[in-house]
Amino acid sequence: MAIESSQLDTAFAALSDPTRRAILARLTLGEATVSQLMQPFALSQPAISKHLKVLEGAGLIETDRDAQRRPRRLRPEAMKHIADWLEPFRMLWERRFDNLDRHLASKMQKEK
Amino acid sequence: MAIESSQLDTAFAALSDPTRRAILARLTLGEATVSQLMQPFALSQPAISKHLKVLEGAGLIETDRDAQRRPRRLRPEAMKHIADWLEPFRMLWERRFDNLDRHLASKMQKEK
DNA sequence: CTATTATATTTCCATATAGCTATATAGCTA
DNA sequence: TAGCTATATAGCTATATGGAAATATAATAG
Repeated sequence: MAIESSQLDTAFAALSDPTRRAILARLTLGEATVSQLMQPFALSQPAISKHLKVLEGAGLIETDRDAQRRPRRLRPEAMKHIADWLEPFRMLWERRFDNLDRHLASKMQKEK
Repeated sequence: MAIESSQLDTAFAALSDPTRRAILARLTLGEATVSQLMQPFALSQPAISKHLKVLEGAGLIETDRDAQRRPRRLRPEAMKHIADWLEPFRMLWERRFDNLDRHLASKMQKEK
């Protein structure tokens, strides 16, 4: 285990659960309360609250306040942080030429 | 827990570990053997092999074969899959206007 | 003040994961 | 063949995680 758990660790971990990804997708439509976020799932309310806590711990959402409701909203900057980490890999999947080059290079290597 | 563990589940889970992210970063430079991949880490060889298994299970890398060596290489398509999932969120972090709009909208809402 | 609504926290259980050490397997090389 | 190198697998431990049920807290309504 790493000494320090970076923001990326917790963010990626948070995204590894389909319920949490669905919650984030729902929040792209705007703020939503816990009750609203629960609705699509066959999960208990505490389970949803736990997921929300994970998402908030990862910095992916934040909590608002409206009477006894605690609406959540996205923090897109955190998503950007993740996208930024992926950026160096982009050229590897976008450039057909590079893939071809690598293929040919390894072929040549095998043929000594 | 979800019934089916999607490719995204395992991919995000794989990315949640800093050792594995470092391994992927190393692999952007090209194929590397287990011994080479171990080198930067204070981890046992089995620990690295386990990480590689996780990465391969997530479809993020694949294994080649060279005598008794088992060089790993990236599968950038899997990374693209992840980037694709992030895409719908991009406008939320890129467009200042949208953020401003949301801010104003929630302000107006509070003022009934 | 009491009841109701919305959400959070606690406790418990089952499973997953990261790490280690020890051992096994695969492929060379002499 | 024996021995070396590279890697994988097994077995174990400690910790983390997802879920449920029960309970607690917060805020509003009457």
